[in-house]
Amino acid sequence: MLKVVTWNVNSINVRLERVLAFLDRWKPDILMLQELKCPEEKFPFEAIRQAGYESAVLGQKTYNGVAIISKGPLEEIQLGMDPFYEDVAARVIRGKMGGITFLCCYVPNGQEVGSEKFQYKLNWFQGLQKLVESYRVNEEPIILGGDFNIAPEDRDVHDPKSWEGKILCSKVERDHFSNLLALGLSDVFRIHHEEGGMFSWWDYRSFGFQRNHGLRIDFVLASDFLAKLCTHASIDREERKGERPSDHAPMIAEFNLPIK
DNA sequence: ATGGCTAGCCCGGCTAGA
Repeated sequence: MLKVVTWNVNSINVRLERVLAFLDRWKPDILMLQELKCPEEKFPFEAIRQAGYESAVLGQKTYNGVAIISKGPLEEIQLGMDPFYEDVAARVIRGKMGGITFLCCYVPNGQEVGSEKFQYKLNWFQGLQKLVESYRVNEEPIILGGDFNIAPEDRDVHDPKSWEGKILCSKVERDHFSNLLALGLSDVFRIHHEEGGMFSWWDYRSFGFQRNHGLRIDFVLASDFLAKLCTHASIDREERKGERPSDHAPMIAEFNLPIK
């Protein structure tokens, strides 16, 4: 059984105790993290090692930052999307384990449709698409996890009317996302859940979580043939409760595969 | 139309997130 998780922790140092407790509770093989908000030299490698995990980290001061936490050593670690997109921000890290490629990404937010940051988001996403195209997705197992900052369908949005055409929900962003899936990837959560109201992010403000004012923007995407082996997919809402939660909850996926 | 919370930065009010 292969268990893979993606989680935007919104600061690894604030969330460290939660991450360690999560590793103990779920015992994932792979945990992809986004928004570390710390440079590599301040990443808590040792605490995570003592929990029995290795860390591959692309850090950045203040903003962004991604990591892949793994039970076994990750091989062929690569930072960023070069040569498909040259980004000053720390948003992509990838590596292999047991013959499977794991790609962890933190897609830019985009701020507002039509803004400069929105254009950056679209350009960045096309770079991601080119990176994915460089793999033989339909023949080799690839698992892409992360915060995509796109709610692909209205059922992924708590109030589709008020979000219509807005950032994270605009047609052009949704088209980009479906183009990515069309390369041969499946959103494994939707294999196991058809209903709306299932979110991975809730606004900190105005009791967003208590009112379930959320969006589903965090995904585990897998090669279609691999997705057929997905036996479980869920969002751990418990992690959005209690003292000082991230505004995102972890997304968990299990595959009926031996892991070396 | 705006702010609402949270985190980081370097110490009070910004930027950024989504």
